[in-house]
Amino acid sequence: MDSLVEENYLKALFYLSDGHGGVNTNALARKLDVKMPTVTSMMRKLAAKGLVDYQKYKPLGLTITGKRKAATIIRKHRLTEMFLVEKMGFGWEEVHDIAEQIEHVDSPAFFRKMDEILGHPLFDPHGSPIPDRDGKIHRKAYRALSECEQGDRLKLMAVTDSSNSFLKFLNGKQLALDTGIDVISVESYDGSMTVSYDKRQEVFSKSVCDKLLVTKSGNA
Amino acid sequence: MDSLVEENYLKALFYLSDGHGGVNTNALARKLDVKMPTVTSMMRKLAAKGLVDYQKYKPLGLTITGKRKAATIIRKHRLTEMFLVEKMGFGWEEVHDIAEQIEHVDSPAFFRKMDEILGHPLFDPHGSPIPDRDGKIHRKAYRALSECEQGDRLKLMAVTDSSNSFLKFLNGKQLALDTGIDVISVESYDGSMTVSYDKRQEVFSKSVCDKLLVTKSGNA
DNA sequence: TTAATAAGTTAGAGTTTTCTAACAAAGATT
DNA sequence: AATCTTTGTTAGAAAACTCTAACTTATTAA
Repeated sequence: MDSLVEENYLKALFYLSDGHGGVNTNALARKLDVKMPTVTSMMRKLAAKGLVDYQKYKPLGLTITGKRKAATIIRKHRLTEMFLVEKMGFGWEEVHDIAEQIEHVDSPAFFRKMDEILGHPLFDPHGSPIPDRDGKIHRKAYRALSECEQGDRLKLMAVTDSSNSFLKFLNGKQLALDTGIDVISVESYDGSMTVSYDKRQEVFSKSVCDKLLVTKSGNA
Repeated sequence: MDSLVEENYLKALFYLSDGHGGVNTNALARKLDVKMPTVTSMMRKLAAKGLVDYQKYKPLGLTITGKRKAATIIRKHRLTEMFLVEKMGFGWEEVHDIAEQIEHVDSPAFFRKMDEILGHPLFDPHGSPIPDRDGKIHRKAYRALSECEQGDRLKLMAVTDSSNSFLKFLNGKQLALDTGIDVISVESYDGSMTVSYDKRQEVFSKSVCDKLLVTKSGNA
């Protein structure tokens, strides 16, 4: 059994090492809002448990076991978010903090039931993939809206920023997952884009477009 | 904010002082599976927070504030149990351990939503009353089956033992909450009772009948 | 009512997770 | 290459919760 604190370290390591291999002590400390020595001592502990690869002054990484454990926690988090939105009527901007707590519940039966009730979903309400029970993640190749061009017809699949403020911003713009988006024009000066969806037309800054992940759905 | 551990002390104190006023350090230690000195030091801490009345060598009790906090936790526990049974399809013998964890989730919105979805239930799946948001408990005057007489027509409203083994026993006997029960005869020698329900006839020992709470529903 | 037993407390220590202060290694800059 | 800065580590200590051992108060029983 791992403590709640240990679970949070695994999760943070998993997110930070997504794609690019090694993680800095520094980055991990910032992410978890603790000081560096705290991270170092926890790394030694998790290394002793066989969950983390740790060598002095080298970048940090999860072992296979650690990765599988982290994915399980993330699976529980994302299933919970999905359940809260789909079955309890929460808005997608409200569910993160609740899921952050429920993800630590120790009850395979509980999450198995959620999964069943939801019909074994592959993505959470923010469009992020839900790892399967073995910790495998089935990624889709999404692209950032900011990489798309005038005339592209797209569909919003995920966001890379699940902060409250960003999700509220999207809600304010009536922009939900699965919405079809057409790129009207791209301002080459600052990368901002004019797009239309649901009979609306909006201008999004580059920093917003970076955070919106889309798939192509044919050309105009 | 109280820690998870503190919450468990409040809850245990609440249960043990139900009705009869004061609680022993000893009983509380046994209930929480800790040693007596651990209880003493926690009592001093909770007293400093104004949640417990503590005087050396005197019986323990909750303050008004402590009682309200405890009731809130119990409310969250019982709402969760109800939700797991009614909305997720769990059996009532499976839900206690899960609720024991979810009761500590800090999110008024989450439990408000549960309450709404359940239609503001007054009793949990074991028949225990659910405190309202102010910590008030609306008790019903149930009687133990063992206090009833031959010919009584009753309805099972609650059980006083929510242990896994007892609930499994009841499941095995196909005896669920809200089941109508007729008392066929009472064995005066040992207090065991012959009862019928749902076209079944069963003999229950006195110790079982003590744990089944019923209301009258007219005479035979 | 005095001795024996049970219940409760104090003192001191261990574990987990965190911190600050001081030091060491790596990487960047001239 | 020598220095400066950033990054990472060690050492030692604090808070929360728990323990054991030793002591005190309360209760029971002779």
